[in-house]
Amino acid sequence: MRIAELSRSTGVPAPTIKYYLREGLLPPGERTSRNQAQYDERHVRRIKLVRALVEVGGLSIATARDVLARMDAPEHGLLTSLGKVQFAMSTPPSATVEDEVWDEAVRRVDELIERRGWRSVPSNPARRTLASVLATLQRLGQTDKLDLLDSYADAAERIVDDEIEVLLRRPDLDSLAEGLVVWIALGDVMFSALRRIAQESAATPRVPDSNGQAPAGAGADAADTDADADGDGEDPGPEPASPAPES
Amino acid sequence: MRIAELSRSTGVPAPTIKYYLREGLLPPGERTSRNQAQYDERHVRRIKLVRALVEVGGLSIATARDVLARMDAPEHGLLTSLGKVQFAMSTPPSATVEDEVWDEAVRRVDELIERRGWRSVPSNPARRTLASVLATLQRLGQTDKLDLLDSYADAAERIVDDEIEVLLRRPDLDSLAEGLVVWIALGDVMFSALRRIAQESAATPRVPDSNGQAPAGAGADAADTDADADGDGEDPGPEPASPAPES
DNA sequence: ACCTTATGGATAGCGATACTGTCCGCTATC
DNA sequence: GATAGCGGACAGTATCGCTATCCATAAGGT
Repeated sequence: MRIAELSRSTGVPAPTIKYYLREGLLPPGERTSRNQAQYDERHVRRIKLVRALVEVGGLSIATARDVLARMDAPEHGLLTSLGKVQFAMSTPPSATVEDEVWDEAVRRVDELIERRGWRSVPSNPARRTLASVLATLQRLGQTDKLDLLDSYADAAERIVDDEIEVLLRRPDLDSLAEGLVVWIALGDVMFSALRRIAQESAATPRVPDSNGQAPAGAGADAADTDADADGDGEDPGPEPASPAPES
Repeated sequence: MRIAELSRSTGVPAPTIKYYLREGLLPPGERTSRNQAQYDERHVRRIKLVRALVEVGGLSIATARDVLARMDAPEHGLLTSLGKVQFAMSTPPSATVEDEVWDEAVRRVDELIERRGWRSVPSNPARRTLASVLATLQRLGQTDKLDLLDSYADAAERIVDDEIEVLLRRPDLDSLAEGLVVWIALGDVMFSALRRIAQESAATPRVPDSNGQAPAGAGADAADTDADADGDGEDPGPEPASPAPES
């Protein structure tokens, strides 16, 4: 298999595949001569994985490279690699103002982790991320939202239990590593989408199905989201998609 | 208040504030003469909000502009605006291969929504996002992960109930709109961080605290994540655990 | 054997994003 | 009246994720 077929069977343009090779996201093919190489099914699979991480999971090329490098290293135990992959995946807040609010946020995170008996090393970037969210909420005066921390933590705990269970159903360890990567990356997106739908549902007033039309808690239409990216964005949608029931 | 003080009290460089003004993220100040304008506390607040959405929430400038425009329009009811904001916030997958796998994913999403009795309009971009995640899982052969859908949906439902409850505790409606925006944007980040910490905890083997050192389910350290972005990423981190906090 | 097409590798360019820097005429303030 | 700062316009910069071009070489049909 050469690059053209690789492109055909993945739908990814050949120049992009070359780019992935350059960037180390894709191992080089087996060279059969000075300027010829053989690729196989593993390359096809890898390209699909890269696209999933980048397009669906929203990872940057550099992050995807790191994550895949970690995945490829088989040295460490099954669950240990979760940490490695996670660390490579997270993009911690670049710079944080180290003031009093920040310190309190960090303290709050530490307390939460201890309160729940979670085993977590202090260097886990997610802890910094969480602290920066808490600090931001504090600085915006949205302190009431902090009450939700434990509610979220409950949900996270429950979800993770199920995740681990499903993950361990895998017999072979290679596919476990890949499953892990896919899962960490896509799980966030999946949950966030579900949460949004659940939010819409909760915000939409109940109607005792006497009315055929949708209750429409959401007034804009899907096309609008893209369309506004170019224009001036001054006019927030004159579209009459599904006018508000209560306005 | 003029631009310099606006910059001082928010920590955002003056040229960036000018940029935000140009892009319509920030309403223009009240002009007192041909080239002089007055800003006030509302501008300070808005700039902080913009930074929260962009830096912590990860929104693009264009998306933040749309979201804020929606927030500013007070025409629609409290909960209706949730939909508007949500729609503006989501970046649906650009292009999707409309094949058999895709159709099945869409069907699965529809079924889920019906099964749970969720009230959701079909144009909600989160539905497309969710479908694309499911389709991707299918195409990668990670079909076992689809079992988690309901587990996630349960968690999402529970979380949203609590969110709504906290949101409605607000007496005034203006701060509700802002709270909504902050919350939709930061909630994802916050939950994802919590999930990562919970994952680390679940993956870290229990030790009956006979040992002083951390069990370390995660082998890399925080600094490594940035550092690897430039180099080859072959060597997963020989650095010691807690590097000096940069100034 | 010949000739068209494709390949791998290197390097340069492109379009979008989020700023950043510079300039300029004007204004506020000392 | 000097001078520092202002608002506004516009050009420039850095990064990201490709995309395009070029080249010597190799594959494959005739």
